[in-house]
Amino acid sequence: MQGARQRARGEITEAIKEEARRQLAEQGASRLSLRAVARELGVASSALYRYFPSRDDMLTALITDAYDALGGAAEEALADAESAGDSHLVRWLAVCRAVRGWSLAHPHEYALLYGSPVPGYAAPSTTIRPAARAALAMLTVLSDAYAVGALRAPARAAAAPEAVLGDTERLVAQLEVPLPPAVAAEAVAAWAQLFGLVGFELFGQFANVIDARDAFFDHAAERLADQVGLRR
Amino acid sequence: MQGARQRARGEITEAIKEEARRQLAEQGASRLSLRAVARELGVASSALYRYFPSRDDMLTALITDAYDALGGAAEEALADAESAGDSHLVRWLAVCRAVRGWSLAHPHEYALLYGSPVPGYAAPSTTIRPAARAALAMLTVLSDAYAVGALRAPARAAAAPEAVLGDTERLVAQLEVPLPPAVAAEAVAAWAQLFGLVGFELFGQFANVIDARDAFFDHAAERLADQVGLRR
DNA sequence: TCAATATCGAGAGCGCCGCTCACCCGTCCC
DNA sequence: GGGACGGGTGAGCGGCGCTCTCGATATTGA
Repeated sequence: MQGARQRARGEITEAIKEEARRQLAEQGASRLSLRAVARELGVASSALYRYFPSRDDMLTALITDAYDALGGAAEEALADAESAGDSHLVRWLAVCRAVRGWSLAHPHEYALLYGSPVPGYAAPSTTIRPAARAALAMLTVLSDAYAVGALRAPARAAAAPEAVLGDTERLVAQLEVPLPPAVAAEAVAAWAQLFGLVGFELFGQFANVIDARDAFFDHAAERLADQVGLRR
Repeated sequence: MQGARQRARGEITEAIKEEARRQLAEQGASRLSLRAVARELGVASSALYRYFPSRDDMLTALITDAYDALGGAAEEALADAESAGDSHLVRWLAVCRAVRGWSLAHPHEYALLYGSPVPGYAAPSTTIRPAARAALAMLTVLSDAYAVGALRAPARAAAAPEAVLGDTERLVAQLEVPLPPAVAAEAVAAWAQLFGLVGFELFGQFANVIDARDAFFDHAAERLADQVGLRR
């Protein structure tokens, strides 16, 4: 049986990622060095290449895990709010807060996910699904609200243009989230805008501008909820 | 007179920045190397240290310039819209489009400004003023609209909490922009959210989600205008 | 005018980095 | 039992940021 070998390989891979994650959290992606990871693991640097073809691939593995952690935090917050019987608005706020909370707790991971794309330009396809989890949590809140009539559809005049609705129609079909395309369009915008708020706070753009960070974020998240049509 | 030396020094500094900017635009900040700049300039790498104490300081110089370029683009768009007699809503859209346009045209510079903070964590104080220019253009639109009564003040119930209003009151005083703190709070949020939209588009988060990028952005910018109280 | 001084570029070198390669050894499979 | 193979080692390549010494040149002041 080759199970032993594969199990060992999996464990070592995990140990490498763990140490890499530690260094990433401490000093950021730019200072994460494969050699330092190997040194800390008491192993020759060349040995790591048996597990990751390059430093970028190691980073990609960390990216996937980070997306999963963020998505997990969002999903957990949603599940808690659901089981607590919170309103859809409160669920929305809970998911937003979870995204911000995870990001503040893991700034370097956040930077890895939503900061400058480090290697090339296109994210590897393996990161797509994990990356969607947080967004999906937001959409879930909305579709649940929509199902029970707790969602105000955008006025006809305020709806997104046709071309956009085509995109979001395809999107809701792909994700199997029952939601009118016009609402989905607002949701996508809110999704991007949420990360704008978080990113600005995290990367220091709010220095000397906003001190009451928590209150400011909560208020902005409420405005986002309003924008996507969640009734107050 | 020491003028000749100083002039030469200024010209060389500019040449270094120009070459660095070229490499930044081509390959991004992470691949910008001081040695490559020196090589391209036909000079020993150690010579550059007479002009910039470190690679990070060179990057900081580029950051300042990039903020100025972005701010200039925003201001120019605003000035054009003003002289064309456009409505305040259209001016707002013009500034938003200018920010997006510049960013799409200079992705690596954008990443340098709003992506992961590369070196430490705090931006040098010399970058603060240039960084504010684009934001100031947005605030200017709003204060002009407010002065002529073209701004809908947020409803009392929808206003930001007290702590936030304290921050934004200080902000409008510092920037000398005559604007109610409640409006300024929405403006700051819109500012961050605008860069969320731009950043997501630029960093590939919209891949397989939104194809009609222009239409989507315009629509989102209109919704932002609505959020800050600009009358349709 | 001439010596003291300041400025600047060159080049060697240090310790990192990512990555490759030849080599070796233990384990598994036939 | 022997060969293939996975996985570890260590040397080494080229590149990086950065430092230091040294000589050349320009500026300055007596």
